[in-house]
Amino acid sequence: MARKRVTLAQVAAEAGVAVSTASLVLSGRGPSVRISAASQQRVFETATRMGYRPNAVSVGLRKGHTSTLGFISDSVASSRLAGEMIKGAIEGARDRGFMVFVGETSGNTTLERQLLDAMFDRRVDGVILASMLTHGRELPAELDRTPTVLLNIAVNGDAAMPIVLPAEFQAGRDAAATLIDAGHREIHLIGAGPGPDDVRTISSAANERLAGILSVMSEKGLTPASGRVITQWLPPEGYRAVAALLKEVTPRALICFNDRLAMGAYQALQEHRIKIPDDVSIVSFDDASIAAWLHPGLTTFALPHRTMGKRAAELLINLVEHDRNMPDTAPPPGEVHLVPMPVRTRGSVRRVAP
Amino acid sequence: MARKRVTLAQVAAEAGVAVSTASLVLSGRGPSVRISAASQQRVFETATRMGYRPNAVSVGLRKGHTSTLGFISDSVASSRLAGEMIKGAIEGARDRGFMVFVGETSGNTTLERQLLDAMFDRRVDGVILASMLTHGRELPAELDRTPTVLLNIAVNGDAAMPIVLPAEFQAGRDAAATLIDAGHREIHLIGAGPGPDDVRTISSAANERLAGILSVMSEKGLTPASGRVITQWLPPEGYRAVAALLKEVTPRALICFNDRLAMGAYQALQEHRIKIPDDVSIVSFDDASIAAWLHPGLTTFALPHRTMGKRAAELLINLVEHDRNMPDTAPPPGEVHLVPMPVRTRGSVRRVAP
DNA sequence: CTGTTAGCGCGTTCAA
DNA sequence: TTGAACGCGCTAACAG
Repeated sequence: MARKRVTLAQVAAEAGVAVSTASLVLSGRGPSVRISAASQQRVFETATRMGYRPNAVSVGLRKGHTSTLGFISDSVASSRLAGEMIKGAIEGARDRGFMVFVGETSGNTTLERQLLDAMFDRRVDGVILASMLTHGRELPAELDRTPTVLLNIAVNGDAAMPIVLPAEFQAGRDAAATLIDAGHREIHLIGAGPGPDDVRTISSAANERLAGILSVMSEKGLTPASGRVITQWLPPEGYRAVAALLKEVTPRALICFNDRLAMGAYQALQEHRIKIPDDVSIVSFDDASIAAWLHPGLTTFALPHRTMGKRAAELLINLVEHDRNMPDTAPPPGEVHLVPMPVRTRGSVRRVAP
Repeated sequence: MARKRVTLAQVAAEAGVAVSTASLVLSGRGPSVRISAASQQRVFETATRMGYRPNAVSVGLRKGHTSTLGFISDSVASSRLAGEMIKGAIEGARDRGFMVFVGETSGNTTLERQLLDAMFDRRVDGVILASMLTHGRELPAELDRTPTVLLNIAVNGDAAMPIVLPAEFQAGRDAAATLIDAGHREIHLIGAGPGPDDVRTISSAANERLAGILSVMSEKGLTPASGRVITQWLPPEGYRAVAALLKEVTPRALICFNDRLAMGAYQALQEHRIKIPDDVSIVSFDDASIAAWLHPGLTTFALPHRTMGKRAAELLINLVEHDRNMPDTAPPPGEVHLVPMPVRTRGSVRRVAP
């Protein structure tokens, strides 16, 4: 039960000083209030000898803040991603001395309210609201009065708080550029396209990836050789789309809109004895675990979930410390922070003569 | 900032009673101390009208417990699994009114100490220690004095605390039985075997799965047709092992020791134009995400991470409440709780004539 | 330079 | 039946 924690009063008594003196010394403000070196020494020594650690609950009550963050995600399925965001957030928080409460709503609004209540009851200093779906949503009203960061959530209209999102548009550009730089000019799209409005999904990822791809291509005077709109981005759909494509042409370059589609593409290609990357180059998005397991490894642009989580924690703590230091000043306005999607270069792209 | 929380004192003042009265009423002990119905009514009404919620920090300071748990995992890679355990734990905790601090050590012992300190500073009522590796380890000493549950950690020798593990042995039995019940008698093992000591991995999963498989087979008077010891359970290794096997025989039934090996097996089989499940049946373990994506879907025995996490939280809260209610009594002894690994029946097994 | 005092918000005696 | 007073452990005024 660990009831045996020593209190500041015990340390003070043992060191023969008043509690306030001990408090001053241990909070590092000893020198600035010019406490005698002897006292300081004595307090420090007995504190470490007795294994003193301040009771954070008491400090929280006294100071009104707890060095604690709340993390709420609606993660339904794709849990690996949520896990990475959480870990990133925890890591970022820990680097600045914060702990984090984690909660999950499964998309249930009632549950979300309850979680927020439970967190506010425990006086968290701020909240990270994370989603796996990225599309717009309404925000609970209490959050207006609390430091908040949105993680992987695109809101409709302006938000008053920082938002962290993956740089999908830029990743689309990078994906297309990778293929073009390798000499490819006929690029087939699996998942969306070929036109800018050929998208059938609520996720903004599809739109932005497509827009990025098209922007680079048009800069080079290119348009997609073909495109397949797919609603469910899963291996069987990728398989079917590529199998259908193969009845018309033998592609040399594919952009799959995510790794699961790419997995299906691999299957279709392998059945046709088409070699990756010798016969066809493939790039994709997400860096799901299969991307590394496929043969050859899939070159893909990674969703930087961990980095995003970490960034969110950092932004939130900045906010918290801002209005801890200057409670009157308005907090800095909410900006959108785009986290780059780094390429994972594996073996699925080969340079060709143009 | 949310500084606008109403306090018990404010509610009492507004209702025209003393704080202690309000406290009594709101903690549900009004009737038992026979507070006038009028007062009760008034307190309740103003409390809800003002949106009163008790300050959990203050309650924690006063009562010495915080309805808060700590969850520490060493999760290095396989983060999906860790994520599921965490979610299970959070869910189990929430069902009983607890929140949970999550921490991650990356296997770093110093970090583990720091996290435990940070959690104890915040006066968590108990700790779940989770690992992704399942093999034995030393435990930090403080945990002796704190309610603790071990999650997916096998300790050497007896532990004084509850331990939650997947029922690997039983899953091994179930896997073999699945194939045998479908009429198979020649079963090839990919990952370990054929002998009981043919295991080359630190994880106890391999040992127990193998032991389970062998126990069922020997009950039926069978032994494995072959076995391949593999250190790294990844698709390329599975591919190689099955490719090698195919040079010797054409197998009718395979047990892969995890889904990634099975994925490699699929690749090798497909290259040889061997149909699953018509020509060969496959069962596996883990229920990784690829198991559902493979063609045909892979029948596999799922690691019940979410359930395990939930169970751990429940056991921990039992412990916490035990010594909250009877602080003198010794806590119940630590037992090992085996959580069944449920089968996910997909399309990779076909019945054959014996 | 150091000690005394007063709460932070709440639960719990103990009197009235 | 209710209210006043105390203390959980700590920090921040204010004296001394």
